[in-house]
Amino acid sequence: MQRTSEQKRTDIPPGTLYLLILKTLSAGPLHGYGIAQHIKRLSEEVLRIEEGSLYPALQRMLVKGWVTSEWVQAGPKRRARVYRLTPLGRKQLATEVSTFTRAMEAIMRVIQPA
Amino acid sequence: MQRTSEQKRTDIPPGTLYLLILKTLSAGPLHGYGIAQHIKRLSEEVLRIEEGSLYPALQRMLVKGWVTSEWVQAGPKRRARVYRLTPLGRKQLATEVSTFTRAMEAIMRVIQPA
DNA sequence: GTTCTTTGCATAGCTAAGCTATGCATATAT
DNA sequence: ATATATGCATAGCTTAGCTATGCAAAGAAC
Repeated sequence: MQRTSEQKRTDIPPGTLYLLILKTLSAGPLHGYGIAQHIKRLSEEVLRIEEGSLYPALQRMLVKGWVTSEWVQAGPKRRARVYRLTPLGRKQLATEVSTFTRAMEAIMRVIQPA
Repeated sequence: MQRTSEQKRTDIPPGTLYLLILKTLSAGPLHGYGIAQHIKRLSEEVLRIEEGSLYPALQRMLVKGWVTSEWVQAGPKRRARVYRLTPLGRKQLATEVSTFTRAMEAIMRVIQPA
């Protein structure tokens, strides 16, 4: 499947996926699909998380203890896996926000010298 | 060698290395060591490029045609490899700046919803 | 004058992480 | 009926940054 790019699109910048997911979950528990939709909507369609990125990332986050998950019914015959931020995940979010901000400011100093 | 982190330090965010190097070279030709110093200085010591990241990246940039290089004398018995931006590299810089800016704005919308 | 730090280049091997492609299944709209 | 949206998941690929290591000249410190 070629990246058609008939429309300009930005995949998520490497290293920011955890940050985006953690921030999304900080507003309340959500399932995978909902997380992707939320990020797409808030970013005004700029950031699109591929499923092949999202689900493995959520697995890793479970292992790291940043989130927990439980299956819920999403219809008579549908299940959805809802993820919930743990206290450790909330701490991680704070760290990632601060690291991200610091790094972005540094990059701006390089690419836009005063 | 452990990352001692007695002092907070931010390694470069993945995906931004080309951008940083291209921007640095846009001010004029420079050798590898000088590129790293320039980025460290402008970022106020926040961004530190490891040699194991820098030199391979420069090799890839040569292959991509974004830079050319030539050996110069840097002392009676010293050589330094100076890199120079090509027109293609300049185009790439513009692309990377715009992609980066667009993505960062999108991320800010997610992590700081209005 | 020897040792430490800085300047300078480079590679091998590891690992993290995102992507493409694929598969499965239900629900809704056309 | 069939296409689109909702929903989860994995295998395999590739990129790219990092650690560790090696070499070597120049300057500073003692």
